[in-house]
Amino acid sequence: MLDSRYDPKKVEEGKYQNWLDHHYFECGDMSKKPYCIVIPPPNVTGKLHLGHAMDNTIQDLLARYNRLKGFDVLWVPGMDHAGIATQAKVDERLKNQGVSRYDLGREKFLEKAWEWKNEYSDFIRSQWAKLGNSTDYRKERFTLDEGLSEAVAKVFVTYYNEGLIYRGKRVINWDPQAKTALSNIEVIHKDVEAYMYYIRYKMVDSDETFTVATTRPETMFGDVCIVVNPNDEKVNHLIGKKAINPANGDELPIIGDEYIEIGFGTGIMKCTPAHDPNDYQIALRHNLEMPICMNEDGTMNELCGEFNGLDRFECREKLLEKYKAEGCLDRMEKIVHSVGHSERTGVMVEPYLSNQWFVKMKPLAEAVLEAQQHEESKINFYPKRFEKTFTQWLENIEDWCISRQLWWGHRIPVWYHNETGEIYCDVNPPKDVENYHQDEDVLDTWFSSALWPFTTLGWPEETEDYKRYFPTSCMVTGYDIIFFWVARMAFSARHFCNDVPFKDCLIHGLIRDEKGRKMSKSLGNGIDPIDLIDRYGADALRLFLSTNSTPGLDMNYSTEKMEAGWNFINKLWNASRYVLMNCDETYRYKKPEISNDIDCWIINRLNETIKSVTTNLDKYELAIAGNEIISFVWEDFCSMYIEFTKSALNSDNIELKHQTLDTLIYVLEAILKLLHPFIPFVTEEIYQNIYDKESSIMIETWPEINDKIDTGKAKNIDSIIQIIKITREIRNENDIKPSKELDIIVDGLKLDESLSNILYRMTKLNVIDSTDEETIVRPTDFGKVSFIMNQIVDKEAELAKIDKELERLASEIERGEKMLSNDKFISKAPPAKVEEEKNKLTNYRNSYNTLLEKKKDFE
RNA sequence: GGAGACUUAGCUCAGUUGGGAGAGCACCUGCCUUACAAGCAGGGGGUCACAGGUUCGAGCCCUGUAGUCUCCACCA
Repeated sequence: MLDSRYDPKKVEEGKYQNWLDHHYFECGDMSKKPYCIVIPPPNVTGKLHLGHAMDNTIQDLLARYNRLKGFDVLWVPGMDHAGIATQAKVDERLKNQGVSRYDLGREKFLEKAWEWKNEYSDFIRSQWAKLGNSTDYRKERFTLDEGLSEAVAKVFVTYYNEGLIYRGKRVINWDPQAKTALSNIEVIHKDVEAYMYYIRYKMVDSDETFTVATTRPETMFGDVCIVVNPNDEKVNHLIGKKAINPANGDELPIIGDEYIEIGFGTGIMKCTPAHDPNDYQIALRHNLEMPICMNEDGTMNELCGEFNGLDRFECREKLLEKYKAEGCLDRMEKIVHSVGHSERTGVMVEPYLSNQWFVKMKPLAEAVLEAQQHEESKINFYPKRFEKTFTQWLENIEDWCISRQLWWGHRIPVWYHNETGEIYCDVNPPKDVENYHQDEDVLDTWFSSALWPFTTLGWPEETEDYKRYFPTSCMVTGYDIIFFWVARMAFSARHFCNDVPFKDCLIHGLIRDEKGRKMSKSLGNGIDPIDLIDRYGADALRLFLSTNSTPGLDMNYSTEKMEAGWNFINKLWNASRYVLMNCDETYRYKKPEISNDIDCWIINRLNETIKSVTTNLDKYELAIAGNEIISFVWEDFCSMYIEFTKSALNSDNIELKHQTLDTLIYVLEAILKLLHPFIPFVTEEIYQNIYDKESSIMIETWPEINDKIDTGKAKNIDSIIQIIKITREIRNENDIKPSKELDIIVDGLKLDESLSNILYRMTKLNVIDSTDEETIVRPTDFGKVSFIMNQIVDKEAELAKIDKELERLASEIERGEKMLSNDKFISKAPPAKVEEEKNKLTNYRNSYNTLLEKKKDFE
């Protein structure tokens, strides 16, 4: 017997281990069709947050749904080494212990990083278990695993040999804290308040001066020239002359380049090739020097004279003081401008000239764009609009900087000859490795993540898993990493597997706090999913996460909705309790023979629900599907059907009782299966209470439609429900106690004994054939019901009610008549719609006449 | 500058091929009815941001306006 109150802790305890023990999450039934999802690997930087919980809930829901539908489901778990992010965490931990990574050296540092990884991966696995993730742990992968690392090297070497990877000097985004390059999308632009400094330059051989604006005066030690537009009449006379750099007294040639926009600012720009990507392009065109004036950690270098060794921002202040003193700071202006910050360390990114490895993106992107044009070779995005986000980025793509000056990651498989400097690029080191040294850098984390859907399945080996499960069925991820990840998986799979990495891509939004703000550490508004599980249970959390959002839109966390989720599960729990407490020892479940009206009705409603839930789940409309089941359970099954069954279960008719129990269990079981993908723990618990502890809903099959029912009988119950609702309304309006019996006459509906019993049971109604008493009347779809008036007090109120209703019906009739007398409506609207309107009009007219007649009676 | 999303009940949000606006919470009334009082029954409450247009018919399609937000690209 179940307790009267649903207790998630009790329900969930031991379930996950039991599923693992029975190998229910494991794939490999070759008699079934494959279905595969690969998890977006969480970073091993910390614990999972609510966003992961949502992402994982959706995937688990799809996995469990497809398992019930008879697919051989493989959901691959795994984690990401998360280069910069993890290295930063380990650095921080070391710093707290008073050690720097340079003290340790590369080898020792990596040991520490692996320790960190093992610690957090254990934690993450425990979170997966709490959420109920049905992943196949035999297949778990980590991006730095041996196999995956080999695949990464192979990919690098292949690109290199194909000329798709090159090494070059470029102005890249430099993170001075992590001391590494970043790719464009790892830079977050934020509006910050700053000053625009207008600095006065003197000419070398005249007294003429001009001003140049800059936000970063400290980079002036790297200036090589002054640039103006040769077509700018105002300033082009300067071309060929020289000016003095106020920072260091160097003579700067003034050159012409059409990059300078005429009329913008002073029309004169300083050129710092090593510290600005646009300046770098100008320097390339004019074959200029590219001096670097900063160190890797953001301090100034020996080019900066007295400022050597100062931090870049300190240098800026000091330099400005100097300018003020010398009178060459013309003015400064407060501005708000957008400045790049490192996604991981948060520090201001410095555009910085350095030697890096790049992937040539154009050909790779074009292959994806081409494939995306054909139905059979495209990725289907849900919702569709994200396909545009994806393709537009690929259309405007720039080369991808893949080298990172870190230790934690896949080391670049390139060796340089100690003497000749000759490059050796291969999966394995050169034979005479003692004559070479390996590139110090590692690859961008996303370089390995880009291969995730196929390397996890064993690629580049032609493994059984790869052959069977690739391309995968569906990728579930947030819109925030379409560029980082989805696009990169797409071109990697296209290039190396000549296929899509996944057929469908389901994009969800982000989860925000109750006020709609992004959850972040600085705001301290993050919510730990484990806290929620402890308070409400994993099922309530999953239900909340899966039924409260529209695909692709953000969702706010809501305590109210968490509670509503718990309430629903408690409702389901108690409905099950009702069913189970009525099963005594004499009862043996068998598939029900549906013959009576109420059973036909509930099965009919169940059929409709199964149909709708299935189509919506197939379209990834999880919220619609979930709410459909919830409303079926609450409204139809609990509020109506269970109440209907009470008279049968309380009767002495054993056969009727057993028949009703059969139907109750049949419907409950279907409900449990429909809900299992959403709330796996509690559905398993109830299922095992119906059958036995050794059974499992996980190896059940998705409910099917029962077409052996009499829909005419189901319709009778719709009529009964109408009478019940009308009666309740009348009772409430006239303040008649539910326990007080009422006599009614029902026209237009044949009521046999069992239907009359239901009416009595539900509303204490005695059905009589006729009366001489005065009555009040309510029209219905099938005819009318008349209540014996002397039991009901307020005649005046009733008359007012009738008048109000007549008025409403009159306007409905007017609307219907207007519509149906419109020739265009008749000719253009679908015939079914016209028919529907005709029926409605007839009904309204009947109701109107019924009430009008009644009103005359009263008067 | 480019792209996209959002604006519906007091609050948070659903509303998928255009055919009479829904849920949860809150509010009001009445109920301990033998599964559930974290429950049951009933009720009030919306010119679907605004203005046009297409259509027999628009919350839904088109155009524009206003406000909110996100992403991308950024000129010293």
